[in-house]
Amino acid sequence: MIIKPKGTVDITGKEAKVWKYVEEVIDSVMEKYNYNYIRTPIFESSELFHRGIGDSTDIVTKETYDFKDRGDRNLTLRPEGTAGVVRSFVENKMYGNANLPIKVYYNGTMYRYERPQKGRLRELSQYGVECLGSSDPMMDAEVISLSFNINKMLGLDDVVVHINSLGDSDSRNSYREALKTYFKPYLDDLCDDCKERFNKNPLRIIDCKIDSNKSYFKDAPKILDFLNVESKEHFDKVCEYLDLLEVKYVVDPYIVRGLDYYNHTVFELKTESTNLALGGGGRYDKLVGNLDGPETPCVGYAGGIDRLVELLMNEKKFSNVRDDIDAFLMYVNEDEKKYAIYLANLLRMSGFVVETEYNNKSLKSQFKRADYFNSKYLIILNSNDLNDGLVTVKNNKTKEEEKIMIEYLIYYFDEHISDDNQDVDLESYCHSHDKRGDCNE
RNA sequence: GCGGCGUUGGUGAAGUGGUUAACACGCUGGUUUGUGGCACCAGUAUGCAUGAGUUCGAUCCUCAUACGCCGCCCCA
Repeated sequence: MIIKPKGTVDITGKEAKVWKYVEEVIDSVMEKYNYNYIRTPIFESSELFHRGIGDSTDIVTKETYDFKDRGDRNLTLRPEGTAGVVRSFVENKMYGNANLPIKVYYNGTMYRYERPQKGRLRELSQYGVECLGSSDPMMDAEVISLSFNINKMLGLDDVVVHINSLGDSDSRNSYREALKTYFKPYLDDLCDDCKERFNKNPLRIIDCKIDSNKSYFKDAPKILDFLNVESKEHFDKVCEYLDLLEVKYVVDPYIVRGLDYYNHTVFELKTESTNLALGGGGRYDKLVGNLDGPETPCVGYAGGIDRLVELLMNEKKFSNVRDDIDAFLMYVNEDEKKYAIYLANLLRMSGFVVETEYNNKSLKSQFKRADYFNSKYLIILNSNDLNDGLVTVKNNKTKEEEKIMIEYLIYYFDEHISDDNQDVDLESYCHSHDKRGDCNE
């Protein structure tokens, strides 16, 4: 038996329906914010990720899927979405567009060569947004509130945004030095990992799981105290706008991003009660320049879809996902079967969700099958009745059944089945939050 | 990349170095030859992740491999 590769999953059944629902919500919200859908290749030149992310990090050295194609080209399966979008921005010279910022969103699979655990796959799905061409804190705030609102629209109201600022590179360098100065006397007391971090990535020391509850950690310097005037202003503005947008957030000085191209705002979305990471993002004003484009201020977000689906399944929050059908057509002999084929098609083309029997099973098992699909109505075909132009329609809830004319079938269903294939309803959300009068605070 | 634990039908699972691998759900058929969900009866793993080894004999012990889960590193 052939089995799926390590760290991959099959999404089927109910889970697949929830998955589709999540994507519909994402599409719908993105549309309202006027973000354009973008598709970039799943594999790119290895150099894109090596240069974009930074050649020395673990990420590149051991966690990407690298391969050579038959033309001896070095390719890499994308480990994240941003680099491809930025490459496209530069390659297609979108920076020449007078209408900056460019606002795009994506949704697709990413590949990371990691040891799989729960919520940690080798093939994972992410959606994300990128805004290229605005340095205004308003842009940061919009991206944060957009990501927050998608989760809210999905029914996750346990979400809180953790936000921090890394400042510009000056602020960050002075902070890094301050951290090293502060921890130097304690170096012998730190765990082995932190001793390594001290040289490689001092910012990571402050969120170490082993050391962080040691007494001297409380007084370690905080990055927010090292922001220069411009950086501080930017951060304050972002927070001010977030208040206006009614985003639930906390300032969290322990959020750091490993990569050098991040600056100013960084943020993560987490569930408040269980502290599960839903996604994260931030401002990356250096990346376009690193990838041979003109210096372009950008901000983005990426969130995991696997995790969202898992949460919704666990919390049974998929009331919008349909799990029933309108009618099941039952038959026994060949003449009836022909009617079943004909009527199934007719009903389906009239907009109803219809199932029937394909293995010539007994009537008894057809009833079971109809229940399995939660069929609202059962249409029982009987040769004698068909000769008189009649079919039996049984309401599977009330168990009432009646014989109706075949010609009347469509009208019968039009009358009895309410159109509850509801679209994602942004309007009701907006009305319940109609507090525009409060915006002057 | 490092460490720990796990893997038994379609599913949840019990179990033992020695004949027929429990129990439950599901599924199939029947009681009931065209109106179901209930009930009762019957059927449903020659096999216990894969490969090798130890043994008279292995699902059980040993080793390796694959996959899963948990932790570390890392987290784009």
